[in-house]
Amino acid sequence: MTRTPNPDRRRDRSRRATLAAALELCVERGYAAATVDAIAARAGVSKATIYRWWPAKSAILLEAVDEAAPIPETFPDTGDLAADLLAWLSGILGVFRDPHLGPAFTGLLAESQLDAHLAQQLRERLIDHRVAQLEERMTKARENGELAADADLEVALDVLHSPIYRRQALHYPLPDDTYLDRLISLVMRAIGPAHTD
Amino acid sequence: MTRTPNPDRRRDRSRRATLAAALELCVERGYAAATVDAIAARAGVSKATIYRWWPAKSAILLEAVDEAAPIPETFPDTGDLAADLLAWLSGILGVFRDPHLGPAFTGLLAESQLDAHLAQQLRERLIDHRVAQLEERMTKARENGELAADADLEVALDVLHSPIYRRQALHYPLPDDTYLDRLISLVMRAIGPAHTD
Amino acid sequence: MTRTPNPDRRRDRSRRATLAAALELCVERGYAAATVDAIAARAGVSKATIYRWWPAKSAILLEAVDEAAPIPETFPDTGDLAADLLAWLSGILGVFRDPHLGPAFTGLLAESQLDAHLAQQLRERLIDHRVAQLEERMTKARENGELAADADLEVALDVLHSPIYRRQALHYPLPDDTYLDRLISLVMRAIGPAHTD
Amino acid sequence: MTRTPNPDRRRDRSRRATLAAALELCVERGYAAATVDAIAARAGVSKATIYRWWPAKSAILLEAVDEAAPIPETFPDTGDLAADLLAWLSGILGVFRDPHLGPAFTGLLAESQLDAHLAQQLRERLIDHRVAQLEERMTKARENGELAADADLEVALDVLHSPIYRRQALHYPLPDDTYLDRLISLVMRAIGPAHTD
DNA sequence: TGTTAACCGAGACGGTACGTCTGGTCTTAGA
DNA sequence: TCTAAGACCAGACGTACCGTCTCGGTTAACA
Repeated sequence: MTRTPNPDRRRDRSRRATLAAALELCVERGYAAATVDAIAARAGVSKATIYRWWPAKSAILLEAVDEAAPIPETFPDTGDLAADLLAWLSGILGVFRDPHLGPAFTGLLAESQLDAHLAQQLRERLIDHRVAQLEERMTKARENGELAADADLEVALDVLHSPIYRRQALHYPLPDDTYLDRLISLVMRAIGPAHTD
Repeated sequence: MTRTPNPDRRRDRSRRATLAAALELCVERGYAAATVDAIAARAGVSKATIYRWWPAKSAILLEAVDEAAPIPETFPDTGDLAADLLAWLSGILGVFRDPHLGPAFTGLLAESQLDAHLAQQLRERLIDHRVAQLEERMTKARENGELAADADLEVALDVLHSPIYRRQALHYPLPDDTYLDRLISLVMRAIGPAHTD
Repeated sequence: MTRTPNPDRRRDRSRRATLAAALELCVERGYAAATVDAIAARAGVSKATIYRWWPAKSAILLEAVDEAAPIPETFPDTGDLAADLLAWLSGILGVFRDPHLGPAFTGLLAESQLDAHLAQQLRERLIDHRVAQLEERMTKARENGELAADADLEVALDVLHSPIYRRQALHYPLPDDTYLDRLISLVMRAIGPAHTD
Repeated sequence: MTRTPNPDRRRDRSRRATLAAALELCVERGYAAATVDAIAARAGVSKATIYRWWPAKSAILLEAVDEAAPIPETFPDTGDLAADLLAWLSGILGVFRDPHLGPAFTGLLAESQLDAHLAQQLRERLIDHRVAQLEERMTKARENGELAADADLEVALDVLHSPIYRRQALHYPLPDDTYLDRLISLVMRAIGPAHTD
């Protein structure tokens, strides 16, 4: 009847095996085929154990992706905002394209659309703090004069990464580097420092 | 037997009842609860009939949304591009927010993320031609001098509507009119005609 | 709305094609696979036509078997009762074993077990009058002194042909000629004329 | 996954509830209406569980009848063969007439006719060993001089119980006690000890 | 020779049972 | 107490067959 199992006694082995199996199955057979039964079987872990520690399949994948996703602890600040934006957007694209993480991540995005609670988890654990880093960098840039003083950063942020999500969601080809350059260029035209001419 | 039933003989009653029931169930109980069994039961139609005409639940809803979605036959061209963009974006938002269509449409978006074929159908039947109208309007605007001669329309288009999809997908609040104004303003700053001042 | 179709206007072609198709399907794929849809398709006849003239699949096959079954118009009376019984029992066995009729007939027997009305039809159209012929022959034999005066003909009749049905029903091997001889011999011992020796 | 589930882990509750529900539905609504869905619903058991343990509806009922059928462990041997035969035949008739078992048993008999494998199961689990008891009794009787030394026991056995099956199969009235007396009397005349007169 | 009523082939339809599948819960025995 | 194994309930899935129905087209007797 333990509602909150004692995490200290938890076998780390089963936790890691579960997360690994979940990711692998997403890679090999797709998000839909990564059923809890299949994950348990591959991990050599019982379903009961899985459900003791995670409330649903999506929670497993969320944790797996969270743990495996590269966390750029500090946002790059080379002094060249455009270059930094490109690095940041490339990093996001990298997660979508990552052969190990991509299928799981996009699966989570899909399920989030039908599950507000999962969406919240996803935002909090995978997305918001990354966006916050970007926001910080841009705020600094605005203060530095790298951006116009009246630059609408909230909209600019949305505009920068939303196309990736939309293209993924609708199976349009994901942006390539050229596209990212054009995107950044457009945004910089809009919120860059006022023309000197 | 007959793999491809004869559409001429189709009962219109059952077709309309099925589409209506599918939309209603999405509204009342959500996309996930709109099972084929439930749709058949509510429509007073047999499952065999449904599967005769649609390969899956998503196909029913795609057709239902397609048929019920307001089709702005001609893109508004008031001469004021910013106003036209606002109208267009509001129209898209309207579909997401439509109490009758929204649940079904967002459910389709979610499922598309896991199903490339459905995504293609969705793009072709619901999205691409609407975007094409906007593209046409913007191309004309660029020729008219309403936009900069070197305006990157492809990126601008993406940038204009992608935030709506991303916000919906992650259950962020959908944009309001103020947001749309700021978005359009940002884009116009980037691709609007060169300043004369 | 014709409740009782006019038999005069009936197309003989569709009737014969239906009966033939039904029997063939029983032979080729078994009674269960001889669905009304399959019969209609093979006969080149519409299901509506079939249901206009027959209330159910079993009725089709009943008619088909009835028409195709060899009807020994007169019971053989060679003067040798044992020989006549053997001929009669062989005739019954012949229907079970007939490659053309057997599957349909045994299918009807099976379905009769679950459907009292069909059982009645089967008895009336295929069985009772054949048994009545035997009964008549035996009654005559009793009068002739070929049988004991107190011979229990009703039980003797039952005993003579019931083993065939039971063996068929439970997929025991059907009786062979030796068995029939022994069976007749046993019955004749019981109801034959009193020993003179 | 597990093709052959581990019977040790089986929940006895669901097994018994399933068997009971199957029999009850046969009694209340007939063999045909005892669908797997209905059995599952009444038993409070999921269809998956049923199909894990039984391959088909008939297997459920076979097991249910087998378990519920009274098994006369030892064939009665009162010294009076005719009386013993009557008891044995009455026992068989009892199963057909049993308000609890009859519908299920006759349903199984019907289905056996179309399904050789089921017929084999039915013979092995419900019929053959009962018949073997009778055969043993009669063999002993022949050795004792209760029967003629040359009595054809195989045919006699067939003859004794086949009429019950045939009458049931074709919905003739089942034999009553008088009939059984006459039947036994006929058989005893045929294979009883030689006349002394 | 044209009308017309019934039959006919084709097959869509509502209904219902099937047997399979997955998600999430519960039980058992062992460590 | 936690674990592995896996049985369990719930219920959606897509298929098959049933018997009814609707649609035009075709006969064939009557006008």
